[in-house]
Amino acid sequence: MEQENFHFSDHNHENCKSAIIKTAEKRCEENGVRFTRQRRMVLEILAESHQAIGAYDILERFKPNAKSRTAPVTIYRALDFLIENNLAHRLSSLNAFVACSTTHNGLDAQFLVCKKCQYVAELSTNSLHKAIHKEAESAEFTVTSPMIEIRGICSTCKKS
Amino acid sequence: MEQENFHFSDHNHENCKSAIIKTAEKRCEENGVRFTRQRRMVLEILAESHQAIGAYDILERFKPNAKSRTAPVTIYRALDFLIENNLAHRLSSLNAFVACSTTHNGLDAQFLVCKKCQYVAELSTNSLHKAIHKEAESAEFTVTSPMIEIRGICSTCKKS
DNA sequence: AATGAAATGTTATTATGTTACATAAACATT
DNA sequence: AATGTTTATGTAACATAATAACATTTCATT
Repeated sequence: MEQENFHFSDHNHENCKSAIIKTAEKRCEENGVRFTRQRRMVLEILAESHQAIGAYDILERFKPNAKSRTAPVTIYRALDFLIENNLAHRLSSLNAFVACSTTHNGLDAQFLVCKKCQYVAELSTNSLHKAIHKEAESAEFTVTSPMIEIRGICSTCKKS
Repeated sequence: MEQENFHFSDHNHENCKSAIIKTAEKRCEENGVRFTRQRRMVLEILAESHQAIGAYDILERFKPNAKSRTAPVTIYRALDFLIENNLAHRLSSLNAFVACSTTHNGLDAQFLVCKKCQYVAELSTNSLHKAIHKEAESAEFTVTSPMIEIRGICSTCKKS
């Protein structure tokens, strides 16, 4: 079992996990895409925690429950699917992935990434969204996918 | 010769290049660190353009002027040095590097990255800096190194 | 010249991600 | 149910990015 770090005292992660899966089922239904066994398994692995996890680590956790031998490309394909459907995000600064845990309502995602515990808090704030688009606009730049990964130390790690 | 794309009509890149090297000489002097032949060569390669360039591409351009055979680690060591001394930046979203082309004055760096031409505009704006730190603060998060890479299409590419 | 610290050389290895092509499962149409 | 089509998965090899470990050289200072 990896490091546990529940940063919100009121955070019931079991609920959180099942909410992520339910959202996925619903969105796939709506979008007319298939939430297959493998895609579900990868999302479940991601949803186990709010820590970023690398593709090869996902692979290791995937193998025990796989029906046959599994290659990296299987994981990457599932991740591509999840990311396309906004069910997961890639953190470039870590070469790692997290389940999407917020609704974005058309706003960009932003991440607070703790260097110590790898905990990832997902934000989607209007103020940052606006600031980014305003700056881009004044450079006549058309934003498609901002990558906002704010690295630092979370409050829990700071205390210890 | 790689794709040229001078986005500023008033941008004399020869001046820009030599300014980058001059800044590096000065800063290394001040910091009491050595601006060696290899470090200079790597920075010169980066300063050739405002496009992001990968370590192995740098290596290819490095080899012709190298005194002996050169391995990847040589490039990475030079890059580490340049980044530590704020003379270059790593763009995580591209696994690539650019010469630092602005003064930051204590503000975080932000990048506008064109997906089409790989052109990188380096910003260091107060408004984005503030927005980031404000959001982090309200999550009791201590920022150390924000990674702000705004991907999209630059004005030049949009026209074409 | 002798010393110690920083920089570089050399080789191998690890980590991350993709290509190409074969097979199979799901879906729609007859 | 049989057929063809699309979508998903299996399999193996490959490509790209980055680091580890240890030997050697360079440089500034004694």
